[in-house]
Amino acid sequence: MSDRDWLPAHVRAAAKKRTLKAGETLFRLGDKTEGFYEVVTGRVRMSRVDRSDHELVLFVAGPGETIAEASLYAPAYHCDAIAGSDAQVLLYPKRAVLAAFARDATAAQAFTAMLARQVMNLRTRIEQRNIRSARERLRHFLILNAGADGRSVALRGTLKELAAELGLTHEALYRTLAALERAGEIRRGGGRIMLLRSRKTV
Amino acid sequence: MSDRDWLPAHVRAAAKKRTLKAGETLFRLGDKTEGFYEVVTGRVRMSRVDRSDHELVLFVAGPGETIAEASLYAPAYHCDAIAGSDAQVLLYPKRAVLAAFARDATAAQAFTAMLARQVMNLRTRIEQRNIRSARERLRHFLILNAGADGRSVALRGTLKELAAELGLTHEALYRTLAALERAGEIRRGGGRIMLLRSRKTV
DNA sequence: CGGCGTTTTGAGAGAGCTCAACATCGGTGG
DNA sequence: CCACCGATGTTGAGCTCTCTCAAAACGCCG
Repeated sequence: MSDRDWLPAHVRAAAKKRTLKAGETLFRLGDKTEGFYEVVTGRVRMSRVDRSDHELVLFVAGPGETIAEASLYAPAYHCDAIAGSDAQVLLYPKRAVLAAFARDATAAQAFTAMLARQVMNLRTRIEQRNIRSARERLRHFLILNAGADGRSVALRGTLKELAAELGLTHEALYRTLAALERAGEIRRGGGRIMLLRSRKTV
Repeated sequence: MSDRDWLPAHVRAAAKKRTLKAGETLFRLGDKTEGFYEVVTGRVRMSRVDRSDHELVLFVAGPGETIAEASLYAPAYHCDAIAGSDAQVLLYPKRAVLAAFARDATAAQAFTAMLARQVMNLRTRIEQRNIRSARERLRHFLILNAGADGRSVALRGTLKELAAELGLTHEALYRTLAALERAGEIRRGGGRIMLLRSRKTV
């Protein structure tokens, strides 16, 4: 989900690092846009506050994710960004980025292509969230993330993190994994999940 | 979610209409990319088929939604697209679109900006799906979609459609609406939902 | 060896889903 | 104008599944 190979090196070099304490504000709704950010460490949440002072979380960004890409084309930010933990972020200055895109059509196209891919991925993820059953949701994830051979999935982090990504509690994920393994559908080991046979071997 | 004002008129004019019967294939994984599509009527689902012939739905597009934007920058489609019902779609030919972008930087930028907005919206939607409680999810939707005044939401379709958009069964939505209305939190009428007071009037 | 976080399993409760019946509304045709 | 019909809207009852709270085994690192 986080391929940032789409930014020309000289733009990446123009990025400014910023360090945030937990709870610190990165920008607020209405602030003039400086550019978009990439989260390096920690977490930053985008949110809006309704008239009754309730915070409405729009998105929580973790390491490797970018936020406020749309700010490149807007004069002001459309929501608040607040560090959920101590965090480091990179600011890609609007001016530098847009200038690079104007000069280098390939760079602009790479950026657009990246966004198009993201749209795809996000839509897929929403579809996944529509699946209620933990088992089916996990299957959806496994098949979608199986390596080229379609037979095994490499786990990038802990199972707890995977549970969060899937929108399940870690207990539910453990149980479902155990059930699938008992059913002979998968096998686990060495940070990987091997897909054995599927249920309908038609 | 469906603002297509980002395509220059002459590109929109170049679109080719295509009519599909339910179950008909629009394109298949590996097909050479012709361009991206917009669904006019009916529904088209993007899906992939795993080795056991199970269809894995990635995304279901309805009227006004576009699919396969990423195909502009890829030589072949990455999944299948199949009409879920009788449907009409518009094909925006890759060649014409890319040519327009090359000629007209503003058009290209508008497209990119649109994608960036979509990424935002989709992320917000995923965040919404993380909310388990039907009541909280509905509140999230209402506050987010309240008009400029922040006091009422215009319903675009039927409540059943809204339920689907929220990822709830229509029964659950009806009940939740009734409960919120009973609690004096909202009022319904004339295709609108009025937000009254919020629970914590601090 | 002693913590600390992940992984695992258990028991119970709550919330939404499923199935079902019924009301309501708009359009259609007699 | 009214009866009929299909789709939307509404409410009820029971069930399933995940979440929550709890406790314990495991693995890693100082």
